[in-house]
Amino acid sequence: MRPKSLEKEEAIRSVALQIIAAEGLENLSMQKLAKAANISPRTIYLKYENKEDFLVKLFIDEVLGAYEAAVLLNFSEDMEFAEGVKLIWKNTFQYFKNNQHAFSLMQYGKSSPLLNNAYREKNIQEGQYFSPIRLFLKSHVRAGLIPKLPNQALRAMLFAPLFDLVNEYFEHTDRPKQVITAKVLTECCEAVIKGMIK
Amino acid sequence: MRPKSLEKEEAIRSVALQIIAAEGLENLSMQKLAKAANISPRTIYLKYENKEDFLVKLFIDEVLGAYEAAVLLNFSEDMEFAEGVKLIWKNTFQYFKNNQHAFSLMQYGKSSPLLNNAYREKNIQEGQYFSPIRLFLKSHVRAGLIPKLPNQALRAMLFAPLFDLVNEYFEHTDRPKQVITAKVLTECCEAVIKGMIK
DNA sequence: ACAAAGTAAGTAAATGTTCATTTACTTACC
DNA sequence: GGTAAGTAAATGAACATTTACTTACTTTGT
Repeated sequence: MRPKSLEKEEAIRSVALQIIAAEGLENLSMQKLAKAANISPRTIYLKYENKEDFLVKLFIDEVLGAYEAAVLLNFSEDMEFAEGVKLIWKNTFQYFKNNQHAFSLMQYGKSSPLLNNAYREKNIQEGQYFSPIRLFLKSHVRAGLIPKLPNQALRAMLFAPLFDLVNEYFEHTDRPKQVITAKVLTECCEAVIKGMIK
Repeated sequence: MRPKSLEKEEAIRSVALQIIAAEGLENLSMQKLAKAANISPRTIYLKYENKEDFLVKLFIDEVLGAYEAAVLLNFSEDMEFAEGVKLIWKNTFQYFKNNQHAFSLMQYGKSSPLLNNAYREKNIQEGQYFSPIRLFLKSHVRAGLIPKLPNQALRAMLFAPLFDLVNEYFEHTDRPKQVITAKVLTECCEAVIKGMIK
């Protein structure tokens, strides 16, 4: 029996992320993807049911899953508050810096209804998606260190600015001067922490 | 000479925003739009050069422009810091609460290369896009009230969480209980302000 | 009467997806 | 150790449909 080529699977996914980053999700077609990945269109359908199935799996596995793994590196839910937040900032920035294409599709997760639903379903089904962070926040709320707010509100406060900063970082990669420096990131992270602590 | 019908123009734009919000930008086609707006496809092309031209104008006029006008209502660049930030939060939330469809396309502005470029170009060309807010921030940096950070970083810190909260608000409109209440918004806004002030 | 606004029906090209077939590898026998 | 059968992987050409956009005509308001 002829074995499955992992390269092809890999190529499909990475080329798809490239196209999405360069031309947008709305300009990714299955035929264009196949041509760019040097495979037959049919091959994609051996691995995925249809375009929707492909996009959702790409988003969940390659973007959400990989990001979750990266962001939780060395993280523990019983870390000190400032320490934990700083680590998440550091991990997030480092990960996306090295995976710009994943970041592009991540952004689409907030726009596209398809991906948005996929995210919500994963969140509901698995229940424990990003659960270490949720528990981390919960325990610091209980301890009275940070205000009692809905989990999503806490996450918005702590991490939404970071995503905008990463976005801004990428907008400056092809310009003379990078404005999102390590110092800026540190200062921003500290401001966010200061704002949260009661 | 027969005058252009403003209703049709209006219908095209509002129906487009609806489709984008419901099915995503990647699922908006000119034919679908024409059918949904009860006009001939050709009519769209009487008003816009092509699809790209249409999308960019929709984004710039209907989303960015309208949002700018709404957010700057009663705003003045020489407001007190906390007062100014709170007003922007209030205006932003109010506007999007009443214009959910515009919010959807706004989110695409951060993903889609097409819209992203359009935004950047408008920002560069007009130079003074959202300029009252820029001047407002600049003056408070000068006064030493908030740290000297790049404009985009300041904006990320102050407003990125707000957009996530609006998004979260919409995710709860069809659920039993709204978690993003006025109280939550106020608390978040105050935390953001506290974090920024040196 | 005129000229622009608007339309229905069309175009070629591109879309998502499938068919019938070929390729490349494993395995079992001589 | 060579080889041929067996099998899943992979393919290129095709499918019906949809795409962005036009053509040729009708309607409308002055």
